[in-house]
Amino acid sequence: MKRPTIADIARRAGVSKGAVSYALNGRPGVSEETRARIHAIAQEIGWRPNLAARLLSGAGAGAIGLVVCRPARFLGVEPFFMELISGIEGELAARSYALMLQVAAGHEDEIAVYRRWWGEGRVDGVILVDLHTNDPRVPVMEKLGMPAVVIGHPSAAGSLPAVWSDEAAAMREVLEHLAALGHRRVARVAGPAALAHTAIRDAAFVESLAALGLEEAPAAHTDHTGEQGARATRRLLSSRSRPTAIVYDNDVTALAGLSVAQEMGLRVPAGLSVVAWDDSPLCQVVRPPLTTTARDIPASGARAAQLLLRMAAGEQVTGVEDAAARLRPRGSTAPPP
Amino acid sequence: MKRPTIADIARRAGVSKGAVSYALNGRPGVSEETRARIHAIAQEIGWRPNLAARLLSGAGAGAIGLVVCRPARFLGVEPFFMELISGIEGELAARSYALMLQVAAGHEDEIAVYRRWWGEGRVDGVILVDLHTNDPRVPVMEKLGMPAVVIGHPSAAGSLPAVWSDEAAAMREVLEHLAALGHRRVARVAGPAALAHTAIRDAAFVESLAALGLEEAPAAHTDHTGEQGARATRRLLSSRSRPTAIVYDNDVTALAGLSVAQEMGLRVPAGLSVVAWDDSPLCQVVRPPLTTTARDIPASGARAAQLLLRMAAGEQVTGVEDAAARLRPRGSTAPPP
DNA sequence: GAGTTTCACTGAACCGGATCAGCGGGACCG
DNA sequence: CGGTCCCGCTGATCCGGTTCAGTGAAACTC
Repeated sequence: MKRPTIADIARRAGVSKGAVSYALNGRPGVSEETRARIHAIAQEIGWRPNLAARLLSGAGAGAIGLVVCRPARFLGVEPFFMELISGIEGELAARSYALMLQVAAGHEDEIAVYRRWWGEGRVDGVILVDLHTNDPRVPVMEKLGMPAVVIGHPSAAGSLPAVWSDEAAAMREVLEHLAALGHRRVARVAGPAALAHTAIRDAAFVESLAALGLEEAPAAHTDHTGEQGARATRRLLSSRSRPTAIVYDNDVTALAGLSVAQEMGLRVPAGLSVVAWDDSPLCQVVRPPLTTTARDIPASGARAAQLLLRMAAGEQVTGVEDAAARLRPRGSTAPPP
Repeated sequence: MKRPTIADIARRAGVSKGAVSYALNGRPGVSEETRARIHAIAQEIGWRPNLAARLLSGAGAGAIGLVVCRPARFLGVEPFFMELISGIEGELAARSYALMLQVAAGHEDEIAVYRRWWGEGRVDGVILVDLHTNDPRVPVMEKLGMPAVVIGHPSAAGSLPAVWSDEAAAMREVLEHLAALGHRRVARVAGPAALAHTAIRDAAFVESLAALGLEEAPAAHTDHTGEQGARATRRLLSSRSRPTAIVYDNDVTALAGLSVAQEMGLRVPAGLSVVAWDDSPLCQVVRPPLTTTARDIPASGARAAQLLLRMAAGEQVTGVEDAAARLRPRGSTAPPP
């Protein structure tokens, strides 16, 4: 029942613990013959290195952490995280690294989790997501000297390496698409204003409107939930200067907006064009299928994990820019009425 | 930069390592005065117990594991996991336990992960989800002696404790609702036939149809994705004996089905009633909002985590039955045309 | 053939806590 | 006033790996 240790292997093989350690770690100092014998015995008795012992002797934790800081209720609908996680996992699994996941209620809790993980030696580093402008997590990571990679624009990442894509370019592409269709009055239903990427898209939206000669329009900020997406859409569509197209910041709000429009008797895309953000199967499942921007989220996750592992290994790393999201035109955009 | 150890505290306090250990763990053997002094020093220099050292001295890993075995692409849309995870987390966070997450490609990979985790002492136990009938994971857990809790019906859980809800009752309630509305021809778009809960719902579906005097109908099995949901729906709606209501096994297939129906010119609920399974924000966002069964998934996760922790502590535990899912009637069900 | 190098391996220290036997000293008892 | 008990603490050992200095023997060198 007790788990076998290298001492058991050493006894069986008639050698010392040290020799077993060398043999199993592929280091020089043992003959090929002995090495093979030790490997055979290890295999036979089902030996696995005890993580704690290895850790104690200075090895890394063999795990990285991800803290998700959103209300649970909303988490579920957001495909982003699961896609990100599956991308991260792909990179980790190959090296037998593990992923620690924790859901936190706010930035303070999140920081407390990092401190604990780091203090206990439970993780070798963490991936930060959903950065705010002036995010308090960044200086904490820098001060702790804890390896961390940011998924998001470098402008919010301080000295931490970032994995990002050009959101401004994607926004420009969306508006060019709408302008080409003939839209002049385009509205935007955005995510939380505090998020760094919301601010970036806000700016790009305003800038691109101007560049394309479209009417000025403010962004309506939401918490990314269907309810607020619906409410914002209702307000926009009831206003005097009703937009002919709305650009949403995620798929859930876009879906909610689509429903509201249809409920108000507006046909999509004939009466209103809708653009979602970050393609997900949801966008293809509804009628009409939603025009969205699409990018490879798992790839970003994989890249971030890769950087983090190199960083944890002591390497000096710099951020990388992923391909920008591309517009994926579907049935929800058409010329204005 | 180096993390402080109890030896550092001992030196500062002018006592031995042993005394510090006693003091910090609230065990007798030190005076209250010394204890307070040691605590103050620990606080001051930011000491945290090193996980590895504690582990090596026989303590638990302070973590539990969850392996998710579904294709990544689909994972994202399924709110189930994130809800489950947030429930588990709630229970863990209070005790400073951590959650290890891994995405696996199949049962063999999944079992390999369990073996590794257990062999390395990385987790104190695991939660199993998506049980198949005759699931290979169950005997492995039993043989390893690894604490494990199943989320699903006990009939598939072998000797492992299960957290389950009465799916048959929920199915009955759904069909009673449809029968009461006047439906006689009800179809079912199910999940993968290999899943234990699919089989249970299949049986309950057939049984309840008979009990209510509705027409016999087979279940169309899918892989839970929108595509297959759409295809199954299209086939059903094109058949000679077109059903007046369809019961889906999850929200994504229901959503896809809804779109297909609308595309084929069928009004929902006037021309076709649609029932989804496991309520999620998605169901409320679309038009019409979907009638679904709803249950408290985070609560199940929390309960499973609770059981697992007790089990890992050596307690003998038995499974618990959660409240059955309740029907939540919304706009997608109405009397048949 | 003596000296040097290389090889294969041993023994012990080490990581950071937990735990236990033991010890000095004060309090209490008879 | 001597004996016993308990409190508060020390010092050592243990957990299971890693690592390093050292060792004995064989191989090589001149």
